[in-house]
Amino acid sequence: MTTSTPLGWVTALERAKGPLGRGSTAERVADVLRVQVADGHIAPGTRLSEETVGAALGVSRNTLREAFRLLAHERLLVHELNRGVFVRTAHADDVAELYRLRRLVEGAAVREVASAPDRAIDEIRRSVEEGEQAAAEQRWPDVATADLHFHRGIVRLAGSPRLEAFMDRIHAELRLAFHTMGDPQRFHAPYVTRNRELLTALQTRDARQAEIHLSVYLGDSERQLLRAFEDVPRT
Amino acid sequence: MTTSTPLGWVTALERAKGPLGRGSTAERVADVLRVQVADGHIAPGTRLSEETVGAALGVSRNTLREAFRLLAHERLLVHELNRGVFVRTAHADDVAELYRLRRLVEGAAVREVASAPDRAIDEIRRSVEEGEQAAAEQRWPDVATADLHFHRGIVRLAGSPRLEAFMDRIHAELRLAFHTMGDPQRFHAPYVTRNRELLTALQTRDARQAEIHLSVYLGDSERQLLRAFEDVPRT
DNA sequence: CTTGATGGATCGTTGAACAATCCATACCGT
DNA sequence: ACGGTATGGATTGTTCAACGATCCATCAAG
Repeated sequence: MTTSTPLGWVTALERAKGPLGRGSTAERVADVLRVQVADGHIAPGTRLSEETVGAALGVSRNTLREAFRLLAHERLLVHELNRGVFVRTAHADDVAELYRLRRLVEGAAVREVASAPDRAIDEIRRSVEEGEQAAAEQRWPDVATADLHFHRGIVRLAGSPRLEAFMDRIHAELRLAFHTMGDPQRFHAPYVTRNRELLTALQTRDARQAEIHLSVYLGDSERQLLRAFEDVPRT
Repeated sequence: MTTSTPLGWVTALERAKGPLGRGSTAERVADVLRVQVADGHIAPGTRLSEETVGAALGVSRNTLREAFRLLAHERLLVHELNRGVFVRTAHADDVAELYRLRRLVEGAAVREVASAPDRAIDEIRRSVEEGEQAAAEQRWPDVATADLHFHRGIVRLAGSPRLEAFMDRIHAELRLAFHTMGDPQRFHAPYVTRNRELLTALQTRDARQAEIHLSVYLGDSERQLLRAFEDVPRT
């Protein structure tokens, strides 16, 4: 046994134990449903029957309902009394608000770049490279998730785990909006180079320039998505 | 029957039915627990036994667990696997983050005052008067809630219900931190006049001035709370 | 003082049960 | 044909009882 680092290996254990003694069944069920919904494998508007899903995942109705409560609170699912839970379908109003929110929060986060640690910017750089790599190999789903990581990195500049968790949910809801529109994922390809530009602004701690890039990015992205909503004006 | 306003009474019904045919039992349970906890009637750190609370509210354990999941997701309760749920106890770290968050979000919201409707500012004015009235009559708990309404009004300037809901939870969590410190509620009294100052800045759409007032307010409030944490350095 | 064993209390999860609600269908009178 | 209404099946809302798993305080032993 290496008794070398009296404090080192203990904290290492603490870090490792995270993924180990994971959560309750309800939380694990919520986890798998969350990715299925966020990845668009379950179409928006789909009703999730307690019996069907419960049987599919091998859990009881009660446990499943706890998981549903979680996801409904995250706004990925919509809970209608006595009718069941549905995968949320976004509307044009939602898109407008989601982007207003992103402008406000991500804009404010970018402004904090001056007081952000280098590590945070490194993380953003990594997500940019991740996206460039994926784009070069035309792995577009990966481009989309890299874009997600990029914006999570931006939010992280604010240094608030709570805000991070909140914006994760906002970004997830936005993904839902894309899926509602049958999102051709190479949609996100053009933004790879933009992210690189924003990154260089951040690396030089030029908050002003970064904010401009971000504003343009969000404006274009919103326009693009809203145009899709005009073409397919679902209820 | 007044058939007078052909559209009015219909929408009036819609509004009225809201508080009427309310949500599921789990949601109603969550509602009552939420106010009990947020008002500090259940001390931070208290364990909420499923059996005890279930009996007290006359609901089954399963339904109660759904409610717990809701409140845990709102961070009012902490869910520890196989140990139960507890009223959250705030730590100094939390306080620091909560204020960083408020500076970021409320600051950004204040900057939006230019594009905010008059109605939004009226609402803020009302909360200020509400606080002044309560302070004059030394109803300090009401002063505290008026202060809460004030800041909710500020957040509302951003025009995003999602952000509003999020910040409501943040403010609730902060209240928890105050309660953790045995909050003498007249704590909030000095801020009544500050809110008035901030309001006049908003009324003249002077975002710059308003942001300064807000920044000072939050700085002082944070210092005050953190000082309390030094005196009572609980685990 | 640490280690290990014991037992009780509480949580986690399940399955069954029943009432309440919704929804599609069929029925009815005009 | 059409609007309103009954009917019945399917699904949700909620409760209850049960059992294994886990935690925790206690106590005994080293």
